[in-house]
Amino acid sequence: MTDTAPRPTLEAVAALAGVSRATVSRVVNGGDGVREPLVQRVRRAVDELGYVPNQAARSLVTKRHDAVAVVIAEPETRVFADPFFALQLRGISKELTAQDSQLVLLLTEGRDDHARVGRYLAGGHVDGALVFSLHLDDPLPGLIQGAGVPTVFGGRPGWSDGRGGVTYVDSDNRGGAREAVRHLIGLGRERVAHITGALDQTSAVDRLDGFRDVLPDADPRRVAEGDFTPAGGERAMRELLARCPDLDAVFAANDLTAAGALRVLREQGRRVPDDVAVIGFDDMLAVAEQTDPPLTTIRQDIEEAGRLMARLLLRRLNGCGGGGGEGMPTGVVLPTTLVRRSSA
Amino acid sequence: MTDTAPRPTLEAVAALAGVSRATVSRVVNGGDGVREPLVQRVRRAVDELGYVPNQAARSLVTKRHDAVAVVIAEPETRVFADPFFALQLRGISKELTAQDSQLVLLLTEGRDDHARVGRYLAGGHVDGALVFSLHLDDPLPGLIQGAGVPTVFGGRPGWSDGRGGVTYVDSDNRGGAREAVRHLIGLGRERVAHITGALDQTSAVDRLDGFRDVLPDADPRRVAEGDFTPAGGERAMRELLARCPDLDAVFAANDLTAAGALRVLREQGRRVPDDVAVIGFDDMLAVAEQTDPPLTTIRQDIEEAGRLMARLLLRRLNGCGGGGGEGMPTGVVLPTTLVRRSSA
DNA sequence: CTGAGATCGGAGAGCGCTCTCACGCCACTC
DNA sequence: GAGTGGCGTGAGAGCGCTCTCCGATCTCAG
Repeated sequence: MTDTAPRPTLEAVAALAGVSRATVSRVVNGGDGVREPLVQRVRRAVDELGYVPNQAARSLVTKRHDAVAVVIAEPETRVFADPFFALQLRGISKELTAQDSQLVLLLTEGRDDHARVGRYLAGGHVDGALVFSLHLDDPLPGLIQGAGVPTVFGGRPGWSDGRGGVTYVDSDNRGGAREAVRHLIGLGRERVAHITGALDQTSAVDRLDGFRDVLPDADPRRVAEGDFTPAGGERAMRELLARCPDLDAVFAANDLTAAGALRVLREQGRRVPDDVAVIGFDDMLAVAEQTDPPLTTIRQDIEEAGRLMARLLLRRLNGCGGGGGEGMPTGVVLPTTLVRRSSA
Repeated sequence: MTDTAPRPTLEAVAALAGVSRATVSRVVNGGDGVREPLVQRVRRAVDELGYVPNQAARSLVTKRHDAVAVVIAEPETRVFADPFFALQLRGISKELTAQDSQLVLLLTEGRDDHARVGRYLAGGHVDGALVFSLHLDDPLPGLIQGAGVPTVFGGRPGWSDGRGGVTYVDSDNRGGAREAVRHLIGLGRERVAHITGALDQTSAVDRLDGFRDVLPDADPRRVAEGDFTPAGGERAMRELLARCPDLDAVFAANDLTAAGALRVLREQGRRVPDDVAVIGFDDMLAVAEQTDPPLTTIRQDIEEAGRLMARLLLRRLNGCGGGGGEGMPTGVVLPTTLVRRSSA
């Protein structure tokens, strides 16, 4: 098979069907305003030739690309430890597919890549962008906003508080955290500790805030800083145990952290949940179901969040031209649910 | 900000720099054959205007897209349980980025999507494809081969045995399995059992073959079929324990399976590794490090595999036109390594 | 100082498509 | 039976870029 088999063009289809290019174009793009018999003839010609429109030529004139960039900043952190992004990607993919858009994946790693991504987005290769940027001080969101590309963020960007105009989809980290802590209190626990996530991420900050919402007067020594990893969880748990040997419950910022904490508790002879109740966050199945005991945790519907992000973006692209504001929600917060297993 | 800010074109840059379009084009594409002072002037104009080439226009004439599709079939299965694809994507992304190619992600879910993907690939929107298709009976690989798009497969496609011409990158599943079993034997174990993966996937078949390479005469009752999930691992482990209560070692087809097996063993009062040694496969960190005891397992360098896939594809795209054959490896098998923790 | 050879820069023709216009043809009205 | 809409169709002009000529310029030997 020579790879020089030239793809059929509109012209070729038109010739075969005995009509003009314009008519073929009309049929290919929906067929409005073309009489039925002609539509049939064109369709047949398209099939016969195996014609597929050349997207490049089309974009050149329409200035639409039917493609959306998904930018994931600093994959090293969380992406690869949990199915978080995979699930979200799946949701995004489903929604984009349903609307005939392509998904261009941009993984960035460090500062150099930011410029590259900024340039790419500014270059108008895609119609819009879905951006995951976990860190508060990440310059990427700013860059992207500057590029003038319609964007929806996954997770609340760190600087979104004051200003409006930023569209994002986030889980109800704060509400979920409140629910977790209240659950522990409902179990009769009186000395609840918290292991935070990496506090340069809004999700960690929000979860800490949720903890404080419920326990505003908690001894500050009952809060230890973690980093969303099992190792961080272990370290923080040791600290907590040293500082407050009498604690009877731990709310960990995520399941990985909880797994680390669980190990330290066992090692130090504390029974879970009898002596110390433990609750996680995320409902990362591969972890939460495997720990001993299985982890009670807060679940977020990640796939739905992804789907929603895509839907929001596409609505903006198709619907209102660029007016923005009007009718575009600024932030959408998805509910979380408590999943009871055995650890609390 | 109105979204109608027209992007600068080559023409505009040329005008500002006081040269012709052709010269700007040359500078933008490497600058060969243009005198230094002019190059400088053009560069300055490009910067000043923030010019970015219009990829659509470029593709239209060059017939290159600088984009590669990554097709992941049936994500529900494994993708979301482990960081397997995430890591591979990262490797792919790194390599593509380095060569200025974009990554177009195609997630498929069920048969309908196959047609869509086939059409997309045949449509010549991308220069090549990297395809992950786990299942032996998946029609997708055939479809894609038929589309005439240069393709590299991730994992050995089920039907690649006889025919040549299929390029793929795979881990040494069979060799890794042999190493795992030999390790158990080296520990003095004499009744080694195996829990397979989902046998409609080549990786599972290869691992089983590796087991049999070392233990060709093993009692067939010491092999139980799993499905790469913890639940499958539990079920298979119970079966094995019922059939062969005297087994002293288990080689599980992956870490998730091993985790399930571990749970059943503990539940039935077998000590690991004293009574029964357990070894997994994949070195899925979130699992292998968290189990009790931590899992001894076989590691594969997934990220490197991804990078290699991309490199192979790009080499084919850039290098030899379409001759294929010549110098193109058909299958590349990456080595695995044994990671010793406590379970064996 | 001239001419040959080498090199650099510019004009222009498309790539395959969409979309605006203008025209032709029909049904229908008076 | 001629006039008048209105719908369907085709012609043609680009979208922004690359790349092939070909003419202009520069260099250097004779």
